[in-house]
Amino acid sequence: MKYHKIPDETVRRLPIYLRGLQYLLDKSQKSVSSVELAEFLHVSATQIRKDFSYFGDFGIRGVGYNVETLIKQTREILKLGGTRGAALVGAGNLGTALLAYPGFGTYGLEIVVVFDNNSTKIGKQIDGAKIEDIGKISELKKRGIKLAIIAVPAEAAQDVADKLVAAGVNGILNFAPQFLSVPKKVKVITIDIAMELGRLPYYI
Amino acid sequence: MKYHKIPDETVRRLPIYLRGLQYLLDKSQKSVSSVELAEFLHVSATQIRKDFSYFGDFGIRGVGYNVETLIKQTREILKLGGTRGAALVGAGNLGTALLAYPGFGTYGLEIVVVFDNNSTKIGKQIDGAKIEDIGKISELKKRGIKLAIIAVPAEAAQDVADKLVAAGVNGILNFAPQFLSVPKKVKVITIDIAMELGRLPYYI
DNA sequence: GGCTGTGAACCTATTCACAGCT
DNA sequence: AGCTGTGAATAGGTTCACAGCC
Repeated sequence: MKYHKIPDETVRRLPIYLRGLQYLLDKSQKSVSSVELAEFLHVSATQIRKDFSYFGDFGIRGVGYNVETLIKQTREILKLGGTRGAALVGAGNLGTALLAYPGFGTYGLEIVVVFDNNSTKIGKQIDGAKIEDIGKISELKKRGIKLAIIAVPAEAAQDVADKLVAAGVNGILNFAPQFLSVPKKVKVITIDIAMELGRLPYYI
Repeated sequence: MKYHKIPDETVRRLPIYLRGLQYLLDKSQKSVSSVELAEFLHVSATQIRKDFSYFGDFGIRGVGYNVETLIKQTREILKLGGTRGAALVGAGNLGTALLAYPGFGTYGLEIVVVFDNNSTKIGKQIDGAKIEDIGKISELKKRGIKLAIIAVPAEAAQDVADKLVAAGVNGILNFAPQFLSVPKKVKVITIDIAMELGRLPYYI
């Protein structure tokens, strides 16, 4: 293995690999070849080998990859060790659905606090989390919370993002249909449902 | 304008452009240059010009693009004319949140029927839509519904997809963390929240 | 023999640089 | 003069083909 700049696309695929590997582990499968994993996940075997080769020589020639080890290594690459607390901003329909979403746990994320600006919601419990006033976002710094999920309307999203950044948050999962301006050190991943939807008719 | 194969990435960006243009129209702005639109949407001006140039000569040299006309042309490219009925499968947390999501209307989609397999939910109304038994998916053919949104657990997703395809659906927006095998003529767009989440820690 | 790891070739998409139109 | 439209150059990513190791 030599030094290579790691393609963004590779990082995007790692969680897919991880899911497939986890499934194999749950089936008690010890070892897997790139071809087998490829068929399962509908990507190419070469792609899988190249992707992992950017990070090290994880496989054994003539044999394949050890499932358990590869999971560990992939999780390490993705920095998924341990559970991280995250803040959810916006306790509307989407926010509430996200609170119940089981996928967060799998990737080591736990929503530990919810913020909303609607005074009738503040103080209430939903799914075990207490809704706090959006003005208290600044307290995230004290609590050491570095990740946040934005599930507020587009108009409010930039303002919320600014507050989160000021409170020391450095990773944001944004569900608002809005580009967020943030400092370079902060990573934003936007999931824009309407936008994905908008290109569906084109293909059919 | 000459013939060019249209990059997938271009199609992916068109809804972004559309959103920006719609915003400008709402502000009663008549004309926009590629540079102005680019700053606004945080993409490059060259990119915007090249993207639109695949479809025709929409701009006026020395002037820019007419906002209203460009919206019309973009919507036409994306085949967003008129409203299409869509079926939602899964009336859980996510499904319920999607029912209330305002973005669908913008892109000409209207959820006209909801399916679930939970007998306690069947027959109930949520957000103006009646929940029907998942066994009735086959009736979509009669009703001419061609688009569907899958918001069920991963284990059930492939089965639901098969049923939808059998009922003549040719476009699926899939929220289940699962690759769906469908015939080539059917377009699937998957939005996998956990997967996006899984690569966030890597970048921070 | 079988499967990984990887340089080289290929393909796709973005950016540059400027010709062409208003 | 100003801004679009586009061939050419560049960058980014995937696939091929095979050497290297178990």
